[in-house]
Amino acid sequence: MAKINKRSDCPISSSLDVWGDKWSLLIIRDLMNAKQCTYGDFLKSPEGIATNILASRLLALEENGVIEKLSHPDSKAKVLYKLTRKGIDLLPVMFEIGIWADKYYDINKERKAELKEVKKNKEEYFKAKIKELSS
Amino acid sequence: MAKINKRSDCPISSSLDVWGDKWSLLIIRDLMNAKQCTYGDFLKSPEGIATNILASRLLALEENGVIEKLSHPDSKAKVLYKLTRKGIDLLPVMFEIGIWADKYYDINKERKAELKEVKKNKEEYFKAKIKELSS
DNA sequence: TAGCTTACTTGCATATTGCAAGTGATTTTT
DNA sequence: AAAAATCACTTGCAATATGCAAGTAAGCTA
Repeated sequence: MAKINKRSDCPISSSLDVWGDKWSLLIIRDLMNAKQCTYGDFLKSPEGIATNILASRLLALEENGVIEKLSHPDSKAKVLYKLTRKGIDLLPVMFEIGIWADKYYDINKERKAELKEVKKNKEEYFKAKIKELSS
Repeated sequence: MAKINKRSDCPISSSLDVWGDKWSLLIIRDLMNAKQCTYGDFLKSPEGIATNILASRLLALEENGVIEKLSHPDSKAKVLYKLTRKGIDLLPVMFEIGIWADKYYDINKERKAELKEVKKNKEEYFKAKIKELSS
């Protein structure tokens, strides 16, 4: 776990070394949608991540400074995960992925509508979303 | 091979189903840099993809309509790969990944300089690059 | 205090990756 | 024209990662 084996000094390669697998961006997506998630919240996502995989990805993302753990205000048994600024900064990446997928695949109506909205005033939306996710 | 097992109708998930692994975006990167690559060209990239993995990724990307095979004008022994329009449309995704990596990692000087240039006039750059890659 | 929830861990079968060594078609060299 | 090199892969196999099911310990709930 936690390999910081940078394969090269290429930006794409460096990024993939951190979140280039089938699950990490889905965790990040969940955190962009919900701001904070518990372990159980991630398990509920429709793609159905296996619990051991989830644990290993959360650890890796945390070690790479993309997410952080917080104690839950209501219960010691719960843990909250949220994006760091580094994670929040993946917002434009996620948005462009959304645009691409929207062009070539059938995606759910809510996301489609959201993308349409964001396109209208991208910078404004990002600013507001960053603020929301930062607090 | 060629699983079109969409895990959900989420745009992020749908995209990851196509290119969400440690190698696919590097192939796409090479094609954005060089426009056309032979099998051997991909093998020369600094990350060192294994030849069997390369073959399986090229096939998957082709089956998913992201790249296409062309016959080489000079030789029957050679094969050229290039991006389809669908692949070219990943340009903004690649750019935003670059921006993110540039902020958080040490990346090579050439890419850093290129990113800086692109930022100055993104739309113009994309337009020109799309034209270049399409021809 | 018994039982449930929460965040994981463990064990194991299966799938994917990575490495090294082919293979056959073409192309170049001698 | 024959031999050697190049090209795009394929194959075999060991190492690693994934996926599934079951388990565990701490904390909360009735």
